[in-house]
Amino acid sequence: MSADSTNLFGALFDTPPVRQVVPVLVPLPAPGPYSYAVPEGMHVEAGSVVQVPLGPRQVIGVVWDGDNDDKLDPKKLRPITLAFDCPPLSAEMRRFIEWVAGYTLSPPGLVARMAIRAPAALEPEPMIEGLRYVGGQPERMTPARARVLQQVDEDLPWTRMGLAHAAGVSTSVIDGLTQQGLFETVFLPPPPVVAKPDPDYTAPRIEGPQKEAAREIVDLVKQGGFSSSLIDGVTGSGKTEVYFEAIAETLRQRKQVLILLPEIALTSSFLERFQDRFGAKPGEWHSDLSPRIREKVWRGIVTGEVQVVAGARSALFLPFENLGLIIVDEEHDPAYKQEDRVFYNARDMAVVRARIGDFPVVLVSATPSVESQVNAQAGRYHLVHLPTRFGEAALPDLHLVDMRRHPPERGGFLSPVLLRAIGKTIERGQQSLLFLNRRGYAPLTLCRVCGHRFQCRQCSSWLVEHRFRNQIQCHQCGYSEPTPEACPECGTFDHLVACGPGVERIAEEVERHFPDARTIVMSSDLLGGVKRLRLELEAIARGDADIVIGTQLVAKGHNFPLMTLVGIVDADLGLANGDPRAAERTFQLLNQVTGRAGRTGLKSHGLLQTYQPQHPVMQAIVSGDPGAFYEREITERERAILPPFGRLASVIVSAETRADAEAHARALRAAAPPVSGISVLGPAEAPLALVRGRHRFRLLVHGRRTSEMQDFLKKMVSQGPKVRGTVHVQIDIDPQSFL
DNA sequence: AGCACGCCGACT
DNA sequence: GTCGGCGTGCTC
Repeated sequence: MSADSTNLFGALFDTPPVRQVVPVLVPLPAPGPYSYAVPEGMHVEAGSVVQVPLGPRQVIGVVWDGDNDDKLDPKKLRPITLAFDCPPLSAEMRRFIEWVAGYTLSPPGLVARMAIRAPAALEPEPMIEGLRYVGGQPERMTPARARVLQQVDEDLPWTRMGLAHAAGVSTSVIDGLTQQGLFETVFLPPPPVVAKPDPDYTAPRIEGPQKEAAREIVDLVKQGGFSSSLIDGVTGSGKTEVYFEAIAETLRQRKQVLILLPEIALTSSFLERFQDRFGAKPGEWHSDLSPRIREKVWRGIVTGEVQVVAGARSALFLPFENLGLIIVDEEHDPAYKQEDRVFYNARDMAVVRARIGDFPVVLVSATPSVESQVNAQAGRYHLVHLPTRFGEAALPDLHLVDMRRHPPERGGFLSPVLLRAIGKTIERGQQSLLFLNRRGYAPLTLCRVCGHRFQCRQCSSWLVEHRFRNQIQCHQCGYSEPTPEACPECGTFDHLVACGPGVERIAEEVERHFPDARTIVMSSDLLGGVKRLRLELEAIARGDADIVIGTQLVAKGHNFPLMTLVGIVDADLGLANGDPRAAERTFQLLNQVTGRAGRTGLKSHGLLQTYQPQHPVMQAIVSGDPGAFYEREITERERAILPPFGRLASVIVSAETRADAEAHARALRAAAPPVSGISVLGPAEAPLALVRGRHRFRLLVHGRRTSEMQDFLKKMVSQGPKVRGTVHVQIDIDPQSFL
């Protein structure tokens, strides 16, 4: 029954009107919605976005479905302050929020909050004032007035400023003409944030195997309804062009499209690529959008005016008016995982959203995650394989360098094989990239006399020497101090010894061997920040360097046309760091780095220095076949995350000490839960939490049956053992339970 | 999540 | 004697 009929009823029979009571999800970690009274004359329905009093403040909430808590006296309920003039969240959106809350064991109010994150956008944007020429001539013609009249016609309205600018006059000329009745004021809808993309702006740029792939995906879009696909194709195989065709088809159906990207991939180059194909940029959604733009984009999405959104993971919770397709590009990227407040993996939740909304979802990667690979193999995801690079781009020839057979000289880290290859590349006038995912000079510094190791006083990890800036730094929490000349333990001078390589040390070695080569070190802590970084990248692309030595950041984006040699200094690095995904991550990272070479057709090579040439990851990389990695013998730890064998949940315990985390783990084991294993990972494995100055230890919980696991974890969160700190739960499994 | 209330250390 | 640390509890 609507509010109006209730009131009418009350008026007719002269009884006090029944106060309507509705449940409202408020942004609190409460288990369910709170009840509020609806003031007379206000209309709300399930999904309405409202402002309600909560304690001393006003918050934004969403009117929810279901019954109210009837233990509360309706007379004592506080009234809704305001119903925003924006479309209510759809039933689908509400179902999605409920599902995510249940699955991630998060309070629904906090999940709902992610959907209405642009509070100022909740009121419609004000119309802008325009001037329309109604005809006639001014009392006295002047040159300035003539210029204005030359610009206008009777159909198209102008803004006051815009017209003044176009006519080259000041606004007072316009005001004068308006006063004489030559213009009338009209109200114009605010201009859209982005232009409408046109599916037929340019022809599809697909050829060869891409055509078949695009047809498969487009057919799924045409067919309508839910489907989930995985496009698996090497770097440069044209994955983007293929999914652009699915986007074009969805646009023709007048439905909205969401392209999820890891934040780092949301670059202008992606947006331009999109614009080249569709004639307009997509709407953007990421964390450092200005509030003004954020508002406009949000409103455009809610009204359906913005048809394509390219966004980071948070874009998944935007209340689209008519969403018809989700693309998850770089689906393996760990940035899709939010480990804060609501713990979720946007890639998995995208599949859920598509299932609930009954439309297709397409995951895309050159190095699919283990889960997606398994889902594709099991037939749950439709697999689209793009095996080769197309056009002039050729994949580099990859070889392993067995470091036991080709050891580097004493004190060095580059094998003779790699050094020779660098030399030849320089002779050809081409560039080499040496990749080592380690900043600084050396990962560990110790005193040769007393064995003292430099340790961070805040978080117990080793301090890393940075010779270029003469500092020792903690790479976990950012702590730094000047490099001491004497050992702080025994006072001996000049006896500090560096252990292991960092990029700075490799640079030193390279300069020793190639004193005349132009060498650049690229690392995220480079002095000069983003600006200098961009300049250096451009310089490299121009050919102003012979050897580039870089950490992870050289793996992303950017094309270097002259780069024909990639040397991986330590391919084994990262294979044994305690993370159950170590092998997978290494495979993905090294694939990305070697993919940097050969992008413009020059014959190129990759050399991977390794002590474990027989390792499945190494074999998979050189054979260029991810299958070699995925189909290998699976380790016990990995088995737990593979859907057919079991499930994994990672439980984050924030505790000051390892002892607290271990106490928690003990209590969990004692509770005889439906889990097969619990292990404690130290703060080094949870660097994100450490940055915020708090030691967070992570418990990995392995188990099998989802519902039982869910119940167990739910219980653990609500009445778990008492330890210092908070317990968060992240179910880190694939979302197959609803497929 | 915010925000208030409330109980123990270093200062005007 | 106060200011202020953050531990605990509450919000329809």
